[in-house]
Amino acid sequence: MPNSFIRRLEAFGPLSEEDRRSLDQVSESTWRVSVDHDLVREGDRPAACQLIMQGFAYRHRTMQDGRRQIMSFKIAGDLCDLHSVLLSQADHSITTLTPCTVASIPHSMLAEWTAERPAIARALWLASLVDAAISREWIVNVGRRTAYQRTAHLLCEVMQRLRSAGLANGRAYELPLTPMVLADALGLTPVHVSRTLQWLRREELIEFGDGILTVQNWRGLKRAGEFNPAYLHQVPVRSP
Amino acid sequence: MPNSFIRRLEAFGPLSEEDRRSLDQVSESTWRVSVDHDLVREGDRPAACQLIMQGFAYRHRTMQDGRRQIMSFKIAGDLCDLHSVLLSQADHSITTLTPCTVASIPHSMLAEWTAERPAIARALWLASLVDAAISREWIVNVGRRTAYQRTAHLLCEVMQRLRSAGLANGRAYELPLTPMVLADALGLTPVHVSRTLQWLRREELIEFGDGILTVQNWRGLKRAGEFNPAYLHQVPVRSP
DNA sequence: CGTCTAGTTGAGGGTCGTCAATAGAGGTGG
DNA sequence: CCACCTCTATTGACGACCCTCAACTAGACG
Repeated sequence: MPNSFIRRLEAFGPLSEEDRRSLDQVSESTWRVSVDHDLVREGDRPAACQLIMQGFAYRHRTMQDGRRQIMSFKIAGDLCDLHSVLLSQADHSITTLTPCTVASIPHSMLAEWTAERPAIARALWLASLVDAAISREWIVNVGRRTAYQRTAHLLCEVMQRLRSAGLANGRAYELPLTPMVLADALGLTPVHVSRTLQWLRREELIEFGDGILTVQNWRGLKRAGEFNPAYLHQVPVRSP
Repeated sequence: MPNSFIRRLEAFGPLSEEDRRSLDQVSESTWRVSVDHDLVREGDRPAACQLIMQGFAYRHRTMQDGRRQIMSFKIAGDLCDLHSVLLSQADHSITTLTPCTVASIPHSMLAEWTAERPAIARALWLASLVDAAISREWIVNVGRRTAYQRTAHLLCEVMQRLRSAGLANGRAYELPLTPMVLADALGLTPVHVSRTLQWLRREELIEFGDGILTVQNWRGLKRAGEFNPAYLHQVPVRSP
């Protein structure tokens, strides 16, 4: 199974054979973590960045009263917290959504890459810029779209990211998003997410259950979410 | 008048005299722009980054039906769109909120700094990481806080940033935020923002009008907004 | 088989949006 | 100088969207 990190970074520009070998070091120190495991906890001062090789995770913060907001989803190939290299204290937590294969990349190795491997540095920088662009898009999503639009938009985004990462090809694919998790990502309640999903099902845009999402009408789903993938800054990908 | 850009970057770490001289080049090519001027327009492919030397601007996107979401406010010393160095196409617009003094920094100069001036590169990187942290905080703000909390939180954030940039010292300072602008930043309507501001006034937390914000009760405002400045990753600043 | 958690659905309520009216500031022209 | 226009802030009335509470169901697990 190929290194999903390398594949991700290569999407941002060509890497030399030596670059790839250097990146492949990370696959030597991976381990499995179970679901609901905190990779980073708010307040931590980690000495390494966490890389998702396989599985899903999410970045989130919990408030005093227990309400929670998810700020992003992380999929295979995503470096979770590159910012920890310079920002000493984590201002949020990162938790696994499924069992994951994770690699821990010491800050020293990232420093070495940024100093001596410009192609890698560039790709890492680009990845973090896309990350920031996604955050901005979420502000728009939560701030200005209805529950129906919001939900459709999020599903479009995740689907698009999975496809361009080579993790989804057809119309049906594994997506471990429950109404509870979606609610925390969309700024809604699980109850209302459930209703909204029913609506999307009634309109025959999606089938969704047991962690399997089937998009029945991609164009319709995009329209429902006013989804414009420009902010993902990817090379164009065929629609299924 | 000192270069607000240099002062901002120095907050992230010491710069050599030569670094400062190099940065000060930007002050040679500044110009004034009027209020409501687009520094960047969605879809642009700029060859330079825009730096706010003086004044206020905001990053935003307008949707088909005209609804608008502001994603961040930019104050003196902020580099608006560092990401344009690598992301060719702008996925949002940046517009002045007041008349501004702006410097245009060619991508080539940024490339030079990142290649040859590690202290500057580090400071720029840090600035962009704080920027991303603010975006994430806005997701939480819009997603999980009530109008009252949201408004208080935003005022706290802007006040804190202005203070740590040395742009506000006392309790009263210039802040050109109208209910309309606040609404677009908070995911609310101007009508409801107006109501919410009245509430904050009634509680004697703030006085606000004609572009002047006076914080009467900083502690109370922080409590109202559940404001925890950790995400700004600044060295601690005295409260007034 | 009982318990627990999560998904779903319904009923009712609250926050915030929409619509409308008023007032005030700023600009323009007679 | 004042009429006139425009734009925005504010306030009230009403309505919609989404939340809360509750009940029911289904699946996981001991």
